[in-house]
Amino acid sequence: MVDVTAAARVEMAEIIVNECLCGKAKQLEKAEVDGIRIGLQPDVVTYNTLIAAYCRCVGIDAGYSVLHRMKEVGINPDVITYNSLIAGATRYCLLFECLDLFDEMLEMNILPDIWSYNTLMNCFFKLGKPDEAYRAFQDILLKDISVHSATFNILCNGLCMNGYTENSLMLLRSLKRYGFIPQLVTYNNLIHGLCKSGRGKAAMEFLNELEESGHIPNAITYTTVMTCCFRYRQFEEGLKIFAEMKNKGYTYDVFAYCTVASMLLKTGRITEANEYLGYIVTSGFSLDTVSFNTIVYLYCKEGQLENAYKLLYEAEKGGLESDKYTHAILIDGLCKTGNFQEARQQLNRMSMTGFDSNLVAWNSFINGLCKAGHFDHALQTFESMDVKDSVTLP
DNA sequence: CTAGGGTTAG
Repeated sequence: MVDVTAAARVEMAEIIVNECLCGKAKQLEKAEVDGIRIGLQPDVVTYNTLIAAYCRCVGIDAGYSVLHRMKEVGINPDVITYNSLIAGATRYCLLFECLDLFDEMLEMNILPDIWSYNTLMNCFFKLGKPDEAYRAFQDILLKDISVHSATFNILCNGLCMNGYTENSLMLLRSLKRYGFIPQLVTYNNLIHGLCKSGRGKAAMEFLNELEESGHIPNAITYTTVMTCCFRYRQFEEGLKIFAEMKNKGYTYDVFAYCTVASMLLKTGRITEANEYLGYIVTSGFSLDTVSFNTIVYLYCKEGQLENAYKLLYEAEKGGLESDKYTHAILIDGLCKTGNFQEARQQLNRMSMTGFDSNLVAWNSFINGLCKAGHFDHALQTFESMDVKDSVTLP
């Protein structure tokens, strides 16, 4: 494990970003440049691949800029181009972007296919709009587009995510009667959904069914089950699962590491968390916003706010976008170290970049003020807030 | 090319 002293960290930010920021997108960028140099003309497939990779690794804006680039060189986007962008927008929960892209697609006479609808449906579900998701499903049937097994998986998963666990299980049972064979992803979704809705036992029963029906659990299954353990405070059990996935030779990735590291940070096991995060930094994994957030979380827990900012500055230079978690983690960290003015500034920056309804961040701020005895300021902030929840209340 | 896992307050 690397010895991550405070001094070393300042230098490390740049290294982390240069070595680990989105290796895939960087490779693609290099591939594109190399391809052009040796005289290969990038075609629509090249650009579609780039859009998908940029959306996944960097952000939706990076995807759009590729769209503009391809239009500039006279290559017409196709249904896959738009599907990739819609998927990108869905990844970042940007419903209006999704709908705009859908409209743009229709205006350009590009016919949406099953994946366009699947993704749109998924976006509605992700944003807690099951009724509209269902309407998108009806659209599929109405337009006589042939459904894909993913359509059912998205339906089952969406119902679970929106609190309709029973309906999801019912749907699955009836789909089975019609000959639908649950896939690994179906089981993974169910385990995740059941666990999230507090039904850990039922989740584990589906883990058994998954194995009995001949499927082999993958990294996603393991990460899901591990998260389930941590949720029910079965820390050692979860760590055992992590060890198992490593020992069995399954691909274990940054997802698993971030899960473990966060649990360790939350339970005050900072040194161990440091080891896990040190490992993902030195092992050449390509890191995304969530991984960076987890490292920032570590810095905050250690009170090293300067290093947190340094890292984020470098990450942003590398094209990575902060999200609501980044802001919440920073604001909480600033409050815990008594930097209320900085926290206030961070809240402003957060609102300016479009994360104005980030309750967790505001709650952290108020909580921090209360803990430090600044009750007037806390009350004043509380009254200025438009949206509140049960955590906001003192 | 396009669905599933990971990160924040109390």
